[in-house]
Amino acid sequence: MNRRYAIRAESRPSTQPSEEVLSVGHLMGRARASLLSRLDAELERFGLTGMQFAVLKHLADGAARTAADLSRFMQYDTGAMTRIVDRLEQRGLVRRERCRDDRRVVFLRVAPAGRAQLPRLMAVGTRVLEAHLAGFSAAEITALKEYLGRMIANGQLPPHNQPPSAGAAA
Amino acid sequence: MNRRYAIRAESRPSTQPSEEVLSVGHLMGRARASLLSRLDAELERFGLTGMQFAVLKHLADGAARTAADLSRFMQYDTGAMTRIVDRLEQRGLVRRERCRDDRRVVFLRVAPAGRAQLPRLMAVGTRVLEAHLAGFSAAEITALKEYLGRMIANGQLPPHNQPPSAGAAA
DNA sequence: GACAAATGACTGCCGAGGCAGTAATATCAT
DNA sequence: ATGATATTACTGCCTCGGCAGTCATTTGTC
Repeated sequence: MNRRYAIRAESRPSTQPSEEVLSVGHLMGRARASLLSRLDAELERFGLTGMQFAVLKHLADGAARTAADLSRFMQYDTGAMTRIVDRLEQRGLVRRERCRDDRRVVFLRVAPAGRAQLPRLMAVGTRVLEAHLAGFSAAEITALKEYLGRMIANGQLPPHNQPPSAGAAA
Repeated sequence: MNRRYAIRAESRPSTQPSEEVLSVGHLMGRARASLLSRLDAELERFGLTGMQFAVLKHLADGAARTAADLSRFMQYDTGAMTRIVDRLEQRGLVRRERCRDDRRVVFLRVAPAGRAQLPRLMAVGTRVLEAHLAGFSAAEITALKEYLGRMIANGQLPPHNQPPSAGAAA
């Protein structure tokens, strides 16, 4: 969870033609869309969305304890997170519990009903992922995750701030 | 563009624990979000969104000629596509042109203004992508694209339709 | 203690995508 | 030819995420 992704900044950004690099964005979008639509479809009979499931999961395995934590971890809007938690609370899957030491924070705890549902939800999520990763070796999955991790890390660096220099005025 | 992604269906879906596989979804979401937010930020001074740029690009390089083509190719809602084309047309970047043979279809053509802008837009897109792929070797980029292509292909297969069998009733 | 800045949860507003439905046109079966 | 079906573009409606602002609370500074 805390693995550092080495960024070999000294190597040039690849010498591939622009076209080839741009297609990565297209492929990422399609792969993610496929993943999400299938997940939402399978989760429909539970009355949950993929996001709601993800929130529940991260709360259950201790990745986050508050809405702010969740928003940071998932890079998600705090307002949207409030509304997602609203729904999960209405369905009795999570409970809000005001912290006594710092009365600003509201701890989110997975309610018994949520904890009971979780194994089934995890099974659905795993099934969808594995379907998309059919034919992948363990090494390939590891490589894929490493690549994505490096892309995320690269994205968090400040942009290269290449000066517009010559001829940038339209 | 027509490369077949081999799907070794005979190998088991990987013997990794569920947790590990599930994190692929999380990483994909974050990587894509990083890509898109950075792209939108850089494209803001052109008054375009990432989607609008993508549409323009696919029209320019002949990947699609109509709104329906675009929607299929990008797995995008046809209604949303109509509205995106509306904006591109308002800005004078594309032109609608009704087909004479089949009066249902409307050909989309990149207007001169759009074609003039395109190089700058492509440069922005390429820069964002390359920033996220900093430190990737050419072989790694190729592998990443191949992985994503296989995931997409897997997602288009019908779900395994695993029978609920025992104990699926909540 | 008083004030400013920061933090967390929350709310209204807006833009965008997904869905369902419509009108026009084309295709196909009979 | 006629009717059923499909396809294309397009339009409301709904939901959801992002943004900006609000309120309460905490922390830091003087």
